[in-house]
Amino acid sequence: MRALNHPSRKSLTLSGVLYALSDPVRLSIVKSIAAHGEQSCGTFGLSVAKSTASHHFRVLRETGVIQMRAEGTQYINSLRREDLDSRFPGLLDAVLQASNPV
Amino acid sequence: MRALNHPSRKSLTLSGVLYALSDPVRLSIVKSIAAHGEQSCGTFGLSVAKSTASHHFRVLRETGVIQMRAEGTQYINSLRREDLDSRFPGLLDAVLQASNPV
DNA sequence: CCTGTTGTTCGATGTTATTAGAACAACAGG
DNA sequence: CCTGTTGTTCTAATAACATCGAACAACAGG
Repeated sequence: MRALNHPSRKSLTLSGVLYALSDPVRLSIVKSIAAHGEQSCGTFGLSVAKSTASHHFRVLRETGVIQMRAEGTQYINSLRREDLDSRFPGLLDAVLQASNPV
Repeated sequence: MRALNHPSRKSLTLSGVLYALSDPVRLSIVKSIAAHGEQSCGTFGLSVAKSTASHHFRVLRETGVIQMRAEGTQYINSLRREDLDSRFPGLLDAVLQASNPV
């Protein structure tokens, strides 16, 4: 439970990010963080099992969309805005603007 | 070979478009059209079988990313720029800018 | 310690994607 | 007509994904 692999900014791929964002559950996670700021995994009200949610958080983390840090018994999730904007300027904003409000 | 289903502008979905663009083969098709204008299917130099290429063109068409029209024995592919820009402003440009040059 | 909270990992399952070969369809040009 | 070009459709095999339940791990607080 300790090893959180975050890819470096350089190793982010466009295909990977697009793939991560193409899932509705993951997109809703990203939208929620963008709207409400960083949150722990349990606060998203996802209608999937814990293990499924964990899988989606992992995909978002391993593709470089989000960052997770441990805090007590929970994990705080935040967007990697600077990294995403640096590698793919305008992409995150376009996706957030295109998606319906949370 | 005659029925080409193109979704209406309204029925384009963000998840669908992101999914379509998340595949490297399909992304290369989109990049090529964006760079060189409309092209027939055979001009992309794709390193996949004909049937595989046809599959990818279909995904791009059915998610609303490209438009295909018959012309003689071949199909001419073009981007649905206006529709994409209307529904997801800035998204296509961000994707094209983020990807490496063709 | 013991218990509850939080989230991960493992194993399994069902669905969807990707890929390719073979056969087919539409058309153009001798 | 016959042939070659272009691309689709069908069928099938492999790979990848999403999903869940159960078990586990880390931690906080009695």
